[in-house]
Amino acid sequence: MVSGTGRVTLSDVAAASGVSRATASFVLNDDPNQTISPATQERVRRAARDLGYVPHGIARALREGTSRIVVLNVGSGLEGNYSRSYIRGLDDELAAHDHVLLVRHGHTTPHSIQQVLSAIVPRAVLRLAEAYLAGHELDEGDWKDGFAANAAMQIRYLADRGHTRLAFALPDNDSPLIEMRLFFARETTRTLGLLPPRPFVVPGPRAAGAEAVQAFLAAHSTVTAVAAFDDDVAVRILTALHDLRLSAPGDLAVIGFDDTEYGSLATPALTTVHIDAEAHGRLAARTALGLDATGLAPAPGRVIVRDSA
Amino acid sequence: MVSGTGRVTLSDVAAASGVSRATASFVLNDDPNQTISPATQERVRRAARDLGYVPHGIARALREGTSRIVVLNVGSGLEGNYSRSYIRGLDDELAAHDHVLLVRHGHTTPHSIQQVLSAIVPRAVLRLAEAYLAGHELDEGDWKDGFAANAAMQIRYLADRGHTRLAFALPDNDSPLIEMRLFFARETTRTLGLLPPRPFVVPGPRAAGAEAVQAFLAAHSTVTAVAAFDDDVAVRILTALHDLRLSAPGDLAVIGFDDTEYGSLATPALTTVHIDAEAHGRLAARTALGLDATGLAPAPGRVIVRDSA
DNA sequence: AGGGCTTACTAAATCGTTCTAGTTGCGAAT
DNA sequence: ATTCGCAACTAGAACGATTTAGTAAGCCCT
Repeated sequence: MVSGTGRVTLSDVAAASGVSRATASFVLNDDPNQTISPATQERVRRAARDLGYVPHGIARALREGTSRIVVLNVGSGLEGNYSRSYIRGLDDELAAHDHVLLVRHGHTTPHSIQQVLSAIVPRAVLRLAEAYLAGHELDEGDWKDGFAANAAMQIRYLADRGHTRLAFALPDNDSPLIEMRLFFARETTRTLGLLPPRPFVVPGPRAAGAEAVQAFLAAHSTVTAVAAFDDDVAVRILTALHDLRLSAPGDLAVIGFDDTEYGSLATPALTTVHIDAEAHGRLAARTALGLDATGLAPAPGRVIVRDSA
Repeated sequence: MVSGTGRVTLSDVAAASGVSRATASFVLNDDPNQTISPATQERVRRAARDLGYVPHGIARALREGTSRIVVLNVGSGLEGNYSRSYIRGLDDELAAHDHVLLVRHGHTTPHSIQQVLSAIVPRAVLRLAEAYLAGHELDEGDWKDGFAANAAMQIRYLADRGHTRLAFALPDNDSPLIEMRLFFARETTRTLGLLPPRPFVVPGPRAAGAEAVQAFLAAHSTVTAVAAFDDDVAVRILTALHDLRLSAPGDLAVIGFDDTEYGSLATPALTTVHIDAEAHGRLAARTALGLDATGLAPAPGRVIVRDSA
């Protein structure tokens, strides 16, 4: 039954069920333009199952001009609950449409990205958290609004607690999201009638972080609360405050973004915004495949109230 | 010059340089079994460059029976310096041999892994940190020894500080590495003439973690130091100690494994073992491609001494 | 002068699918 | 009794590379 190599091909299935390759293909792909008698369909499907036929993705891709693979380029930030749930949603939704997600990690020399593309001719290439930056198709989509709402939630929480002079803490890398977070933060303070938050950078190394926080507080003594770019940055601030013998929220209220385990383990435990990005991932999958993307409501984020703000 | 679709194919190159497809292929692949005149070689290469020819990986893969892609399956643990440097090394080395690394994230239903394989027919499929578990080819290789040495380093550090009753803290998931870490830990205590370390699990949620640590300390009051499976677990312990109003290293010395940023930000700052896994990644790449892997000495790990042990 | 060797190439098969353009046979309408 | 339409199939051409099995010409050797 099986040709030499061990792989069961469509020809094997066709031969085993006494039909041509074409017919076998039509049956197995449910081609709506063909009429195949139920009896034949049954025979083909049986043979496929019995022989353990699994279609050769490469051959299919060559014929179709594109593979059923979607590549997700992640720059650096893969930690955090957001990316994880985003990837889970993306992966699931793609799987539901017979596609597969592969993740490409950042060391993205232009040459090597070229390599990847030519190597697998993916159906789509996504970049984590960039769809809403460039994606004008999503202008009125739920995603951006959803993300904006989550970003606003962070600022609003601080405002609700009576803080009026805010800071916005940034990481020392250049995530493509920084611009957007800042924009939404300013937007939110504006609607609330507050001054725009003062941005400042918190570097990674512990001593440098403490120094930056100290310098910032010295220069802006009226600031009483800080919204962080993410939990990572927030934890740095918490550590800095500890090292400066200051306390949160007393001396400075701190709220993170994108719930991570480390935030929950920090002292004081970090108040943060939890975003379930699974729907975002699903949405991205649908639009990448050119499918209808309606009816996918991103779950609303929520503030996880702990001790730091 | 370019055929309708926009893609430049080998036929285009061949036509442009007045040779057959076969010749063009021989030239561009430096086929050692063929003799092509320098003049022709030059013409072909020129044409390829001018037209911007880039080989169609899918077509090539179909013909060759396997694509130039290596898939790395990562279960869950992608945080941490180890995985990052491992991936960097793997990626670089593969790139040096015209291959490409793609990472597959865990939601690995048996069906979806099947999908991936058939979709791209990768040259190899690796599993993060599993090569040394199954990999008998590496029995005497540098990798396992290197990893063993690093694991031993962690225990030895505690012993050098005079601790004789040790614990070994595990995460509440089932990483394939757990067995190995435990094995090496026991191995090391044996050579040092100490009792084997007592394993215990530290769950993720803060309250549960504190409870687990408290219960463990109550049950084993002679234990003075704990080696953690990784920095993650170590940070949980540090938090637990804080919540129990105990201190490290006074009440319990804590040492982590695989230097992460959060360890450095914990209070007290976490003492840990830093492993540069780049060479491990390179080695994995070489063996996956069936290449000579000699001369790749894994960099020795080192203990990052901070405040927790 | 014929066989053998080397150089410099080419025609065509091949990988496993998908899909277009037919081909058959049969019942119904003209 | 043609013609038409429809159901149920099939032959074979793509897709874009690699590679096997040649071919043709030139040179050397006996």
